Amino acid sequence: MTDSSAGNARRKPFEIDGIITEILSRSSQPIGAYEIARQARKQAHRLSPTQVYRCLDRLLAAREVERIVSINAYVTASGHERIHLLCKTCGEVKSVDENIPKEALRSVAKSVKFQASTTHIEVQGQCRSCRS
Amino acid sequence: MTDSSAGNARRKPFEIDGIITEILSRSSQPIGAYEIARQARKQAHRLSPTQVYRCLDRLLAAREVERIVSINAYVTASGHERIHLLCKTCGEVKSVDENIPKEALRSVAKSVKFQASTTHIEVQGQCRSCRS
DNA sequence: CAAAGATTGTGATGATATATCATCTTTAAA
DNA sequence: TTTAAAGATGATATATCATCACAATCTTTG
Repeated sequence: MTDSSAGNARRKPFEIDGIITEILSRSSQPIGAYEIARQARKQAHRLSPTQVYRCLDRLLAAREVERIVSINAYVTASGHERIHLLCKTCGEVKSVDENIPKEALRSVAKSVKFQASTTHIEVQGQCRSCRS
Repeated sequence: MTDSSAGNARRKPFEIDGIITEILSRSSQPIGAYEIARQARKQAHRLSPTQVYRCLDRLLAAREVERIVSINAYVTASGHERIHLLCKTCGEVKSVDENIPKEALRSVAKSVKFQASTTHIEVQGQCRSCRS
């Protein structure tokens, strides 16, 4: 009865989440939603943009994924919001977890009675290797 | 000499810059590039996306305009990069010029020998009025 | 004037994100 | 068990954001 082989091969709830987190964790750099779909396709998982974004929304809410807003790309996260340094020359992104700027930012939000839920701290410039 | 579209009303150099800065300064909130084009259209200025983006690039480089990366929108600037607080409830954006988080961020960049050119500090959450 | 270079205008295209609708599964109530 | 409601899924279409390519026009300069 619950054979599930009737009509479309439908996935279990949240099965896609695992597929996407795996793709993201294998990537050393942030990747876009459509690139995620392409990577999934290589593993024989056809995902529409809607499916990818729905999943990303869940993962973002759970802080398992972080969005690099200045380049519309996504990386794995681990609860903490990091500071992202994006090199315009080589394209590499270095993410660090530094408390002082975040604390200062929290303090600023508090001073204007703004309740923060998500923060984005991103820096564009040139990395160490590309400078020399 | 291929085409015969010789009736183009051509603008003076950088005339569009003024049109766009005026539109942005009249708007109390960040607006997107296509919305800028629509506003310009109301003033009898037909601007293509290319024209708007070209102009925005110049204004961004001159720091006369700032880009809110998390919502792909633009606001007038005044040299300094500000911290943007975006209310998810009412959509209002409050921009503040606070030095402490920016200094802390500069220090982080320096510690990893990263030369920063542009920074984006954005906070999403709920503003004071929407909280109460 | 003529060449060179910058700026503009336009259409096409690429890239990112959402809307909509139909189907299926789970859950819980009747 | 039957049924209805809620939530998750799959697929197509569309909206939104951004860039590219190329020709036409203007400005500068020799």
